[in-house]
Amino acid sequence: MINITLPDGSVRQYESGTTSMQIALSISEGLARNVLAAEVNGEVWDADRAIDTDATVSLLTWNDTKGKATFWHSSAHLMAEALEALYPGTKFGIGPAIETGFYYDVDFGDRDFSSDDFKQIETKMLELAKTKSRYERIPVSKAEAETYFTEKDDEYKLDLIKDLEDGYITFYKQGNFTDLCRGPHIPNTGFIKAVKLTNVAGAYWRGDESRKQLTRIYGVTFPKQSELSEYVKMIEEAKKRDHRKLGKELELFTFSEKVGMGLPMWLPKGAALREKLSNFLQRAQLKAGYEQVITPHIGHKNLYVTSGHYEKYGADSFQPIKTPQEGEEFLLKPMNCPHHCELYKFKPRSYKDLPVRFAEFGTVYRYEQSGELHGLTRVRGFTQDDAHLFCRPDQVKDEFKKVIDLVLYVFTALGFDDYTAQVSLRDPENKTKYIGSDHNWQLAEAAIIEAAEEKGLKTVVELGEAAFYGPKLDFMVKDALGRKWQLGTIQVDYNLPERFELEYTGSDNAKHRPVMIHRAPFGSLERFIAVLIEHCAGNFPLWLTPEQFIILPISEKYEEYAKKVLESLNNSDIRGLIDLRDEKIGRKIRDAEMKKVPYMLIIGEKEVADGVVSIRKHGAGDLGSMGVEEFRDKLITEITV
RNA sequence: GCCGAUGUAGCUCAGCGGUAGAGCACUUCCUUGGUAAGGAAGAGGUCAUGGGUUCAAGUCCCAUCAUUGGCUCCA
Repeated sequence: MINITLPDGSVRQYESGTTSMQIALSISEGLARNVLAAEVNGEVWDADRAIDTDATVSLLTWNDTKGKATFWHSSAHLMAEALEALYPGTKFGIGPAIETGFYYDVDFGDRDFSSDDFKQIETKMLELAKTKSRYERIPVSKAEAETYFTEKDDEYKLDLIKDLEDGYITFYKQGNFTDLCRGPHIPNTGFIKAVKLTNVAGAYWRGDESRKQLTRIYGVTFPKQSELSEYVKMIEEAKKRDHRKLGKELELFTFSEKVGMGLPMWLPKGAALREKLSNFLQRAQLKAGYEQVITPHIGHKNLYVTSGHYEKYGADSFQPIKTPQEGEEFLLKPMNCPHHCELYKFKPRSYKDLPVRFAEFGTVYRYEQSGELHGLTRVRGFTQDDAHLFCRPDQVKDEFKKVIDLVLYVFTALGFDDYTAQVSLRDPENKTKYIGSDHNWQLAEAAIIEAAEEKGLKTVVELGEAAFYGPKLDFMVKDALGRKWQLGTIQVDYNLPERFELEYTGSDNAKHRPVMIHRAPFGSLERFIAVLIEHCAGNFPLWLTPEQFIILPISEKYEEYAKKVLESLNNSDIRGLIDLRDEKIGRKIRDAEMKKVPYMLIIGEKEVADGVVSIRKHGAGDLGSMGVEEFRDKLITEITV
């Protein structure tokens, strides 16, 4: 007999060789019907794999992330089976589960493939799913594995096998399809009830540009048809909220081929929104002891040679511009920190002056590969809400915690309440990628980890994700549709102060080196606004909306009164317009609704007579009438929360 | 940068070998209308750019540019 510990802490006894499925059955039949796999001593196993020692077991269903991953990975095998049945001779690379769904990299040889073929594959997959074929785990020797795929002439699988250790290799077979696979898998294909292939793309074998490009087919599957419908609805909603579409419709920003790709231009309404956003942060920063600075858009090449960025990124950047006479080289600034270091050096600093906090909405330019540009989220020119904090080593952790507070304040004010913090550390295997001493790295990494811990942040640690000059803490927010975005960042840097030979005089009257913290709560205004647009579907918080109200006179007879109302409402905090077009009120309301204007003020005979305005709220309808003063107070209260 | 898709009026799109289409927006006129589209008329395009095939090219082929889905990259 063996002891099985379940997630609730209870221990049950089973015969050795019991499977997770049998354990599930012993609990309830309903549970057994939904079990996809099981986590056995921290490792995900097939539900029908025999357990022969004491173990901690948690049964995985569709509601567990790991259950979903198993489901999708098994779906990748099902797709492969369909592909092999439909297109004999297809060779297979890898087919993992991803955050939503799965993909399989395949080599069709000379065959053309496009999304037009999806329908056929989906149909075949569903047909194969109905056979309820078991996913059978078959341990094989390395030699057997090689023989099988040599016969199949699949060089990709052979390439994978090469790196595997004999004795730990398994095949999985369902129906007529056998694949090299570590597993685990769901019990049988019958669990897969709904299938949708989403897109095709090229992907290099093992992500290596010098190797052959395979066709990557993405798909997603569900245990219920209704879940697929929900998923499709979610995709449609995401399309509706796409910031590129809304940016155009709401006249926020635009791009021009003539100006250059990846260089966003802000239209009046977008500029107004952006202005409000930066003023908001600037106020918060002034309160937190930051000082605003301004630096030029270009910097001498030597500045970046000193900072180390030239060596690291020089070749992949916009190339230097030269002065015509002397041939001096200047670079468009790709970041603000070197400029700020020079500002720090303006005068000798005492330990009493620290921390010094320089903030700047600095526009920077980076050469991004053309294929990488995307709306406002990936551009070649953008404005960072940048600041650099120069502090004593003993202040680092405290400063770091203050920055965390500021970032969270910003997120909360803008309605992002679901976030996690990612601690990005050095890749311990590959230290040559980074600059700076081991000692400093250890100090910095410890400071970040402790600060995050003391602030009680929900964190994940990622090795190898650090910047080349220091570790960082990145904030990932989840938007209204549950999509994850990386926004704010805080980075500790012991390197630049070294390179720029920054100093302060300590209480011991000796020279010391300050530590630098880079931080940007928004990251970049462009990216942040893009995420904000999608998060709120273009319905911005009232205080950010470029046009907070619009006055809609019922006919031109009330134009004069409407103008008077506008005059008494417009001030530096509230802005609105009048719709004076020769249109009926229904039309004016419709257009204002489409433009997502928060408040519509309707003015007709009644309102003029009573000296009031009739209020209609976007998305909510008629609110009745009120005096102009009353409405103004209401707006002001609402924007100053 | 690499692979695939796309590029027709300000916007959304139809047309896919035989002399350019729709809806919305725009202009003018009529209408002065009470909570999500009042009516009529008009104007607007070297069909991304450059080559080629053809009696004839938005329509087929090639190249370039841009957009886009991925890959790789991201100070």
